[in-house]
Amino acid sequence: MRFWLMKSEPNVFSIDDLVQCPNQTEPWEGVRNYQARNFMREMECGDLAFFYHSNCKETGIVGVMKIVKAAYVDDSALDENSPYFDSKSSVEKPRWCCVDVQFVEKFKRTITLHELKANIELSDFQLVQRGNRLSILPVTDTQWAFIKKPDISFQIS
DNA sequence: GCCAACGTTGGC
DNA sequence: GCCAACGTTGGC
Repeated sequence: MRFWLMKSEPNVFSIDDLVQCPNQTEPWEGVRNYQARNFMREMECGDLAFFYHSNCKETGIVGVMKIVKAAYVDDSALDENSPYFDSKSSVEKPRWCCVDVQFVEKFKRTITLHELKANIELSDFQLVQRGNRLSILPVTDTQWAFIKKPDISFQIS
């Protein structure tokens, strides 16, 4: 099993929105970046992912979700009325994919980007590296375990 | 809203 | 295949 981090702007789709979904499950649509897409293709059922809120007041990790369906065609790329429509994609040659994610837990508080950056243990974490814009990225076992430690809040330097 | 950093596009 | 122009991301 592998670990991931997936970003979403909470004003578009937040962890609370995921909780409201039927079965607390939702297709992770709209990824339009090849690197991020390729990571989605590597995902397997049962993989876990941090839910990250980006582009908002308190950016950071807000909870955990589970991959419950491996990569399949993202139909929103083929839907002219979708904000994620991509004219370069087609039924014959679909360019984009999505996975289904299911809510697992919401943290009592946000683990902020600031404190993730403050921990030397996470200096290799892609998220905290300069200029990183990837909306989906892998998390190592070590990084996952570290972030999930209940006392991370006391490790701010 | 600004802007640095990065990705994509398209002319050549 | 290069690279300038443009678009997007996302922290601040």
